[in-house]
Amino acid sequence: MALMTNPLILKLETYDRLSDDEKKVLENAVARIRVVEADDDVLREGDRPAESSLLLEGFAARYKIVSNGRRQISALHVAGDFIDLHSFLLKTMDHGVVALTNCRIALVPHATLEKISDEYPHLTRLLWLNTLIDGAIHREWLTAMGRLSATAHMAHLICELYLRLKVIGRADGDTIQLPVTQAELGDTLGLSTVHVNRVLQELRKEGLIRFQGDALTILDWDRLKKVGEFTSTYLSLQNEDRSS
Amino acid sequence: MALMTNPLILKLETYDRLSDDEKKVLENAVARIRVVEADDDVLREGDRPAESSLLLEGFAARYKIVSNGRRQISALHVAGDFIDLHSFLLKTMDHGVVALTNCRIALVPHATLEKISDEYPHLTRLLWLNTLIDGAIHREWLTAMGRLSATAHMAHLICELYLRLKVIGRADGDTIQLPVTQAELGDTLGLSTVHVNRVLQELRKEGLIRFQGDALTILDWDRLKKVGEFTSTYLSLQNEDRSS
DNA sequence: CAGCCGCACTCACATATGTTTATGCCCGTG
DNA sequence: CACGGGCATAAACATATGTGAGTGCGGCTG
Repeated sequence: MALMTNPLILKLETYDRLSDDEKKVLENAVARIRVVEADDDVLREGDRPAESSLLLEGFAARYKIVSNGRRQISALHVAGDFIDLHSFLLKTMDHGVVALTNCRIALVPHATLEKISDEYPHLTRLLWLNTLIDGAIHREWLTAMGRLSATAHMAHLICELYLRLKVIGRADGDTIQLPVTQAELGDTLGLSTVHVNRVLQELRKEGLIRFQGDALTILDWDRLKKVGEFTSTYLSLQNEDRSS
Repeated sequence: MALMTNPLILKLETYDRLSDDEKKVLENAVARIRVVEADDDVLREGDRPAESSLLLEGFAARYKIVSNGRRQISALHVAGDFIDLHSFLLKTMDHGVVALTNCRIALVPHATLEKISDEYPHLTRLLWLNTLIDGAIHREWLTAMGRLSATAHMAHLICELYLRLKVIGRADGDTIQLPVTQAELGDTLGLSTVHVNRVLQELRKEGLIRFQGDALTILDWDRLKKVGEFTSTYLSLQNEDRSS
């Protein structure tokens, strides 16, 4: 099972050093593995899961459907992300989670999380931190959505995804695999599919990216960052002193 | 000091029962009181506070400034809100916090929070939950922003603020005091001031609200909810079993 | 191998929201 | 009591983005 939880251990270790004991606890926390096919729901609004889902492989999205059938994606998740750690305390899902690709998911029982939070304060703080970073990303998305142009917003998202994938070793030089349709990008950015297409064309024409099939290559990182007004602070990628 | 921390105790008690011991810990957690005048910053982007701010009185907003000077507000805070509990673990502020009115703020040292998280697991979970609800609000705002019309978005925000103020005893029947300018509402919703004005006119014309000075009265809750596609689940106001 | 389906892409047109500028009210201040 | 400044409101106009409908490519599937 060790290999399977590795992504989370790796991620938490980018926040702060883990003791061997803590690593072992995390490794043993996984009760079972679940496989979800592309376009299937991992969780539905209203669900009250007894386990939290840790994404081992694949892409998933948190979403909400609005009355006219339109969908808004409020988070994109990649390998190593603890998709619904919050359901441990929030109890009821107020949004759905869909698998954008085939996904392999490790399930951690809430009872185990409770035990961890009773006995491993330092580890608990790191898990808490993990959910706080989710919140920081939400805030960043809010500003991008509210105050950036569609093009800038797209550039911003691309910068973020590139860095997040790079950190977990999923960037091949300047190229990442982004198996996400333009409609899904639209649901993420709050745009129509047509406009997503226009905006991607523009980024291509400007020589900022190449995007063929699923392969997205960043051709000019500096200018892309500038267009998207991107700074990575909110992702908490740099090592802080979190000895606390 | 007891009276001053009351708002937080009250709020956490809506999540789950607190022991006398836990209440005492919270009461003693406040190191000092700080007063911030309207339009002054409580915290600035880049700050590394050693204490977290608990809002006792007034309205505050988390915000970010974008290159062209435009501002996006990513959260509105009212009495009882733990404005930057996340700075305890996130360390560096990735956004600013401004006082929208005169504010009275209780400061809780991060060292105290660390001690609490070492020794009071149940209390820690409730504080964690508090930050998770902030996250849930962010997700809701994202969907409203991305997929609702300006009018619906405004209706949604009004519904949310009404309930949040009502829970802490700040609603007078169907009326709340909302000392927030139309420009600030625009920064919250990602709209121009002019359009905020149009949208408010429409809600008034439809007989959904009255809004004179700071006094906002909800004239037709059901229709307002419907227009804003509002359901309160994400606020976690109902008492769940959180005995864990 | 034919057919179909999902998806990227286009175009013409519609509209929600932004921008600019101006007015007038209210309220605090000198 | 006059003044000035912040704020809500208004109208005319500009534009970013949405809508609806359609094309064509590429890859499954029968």
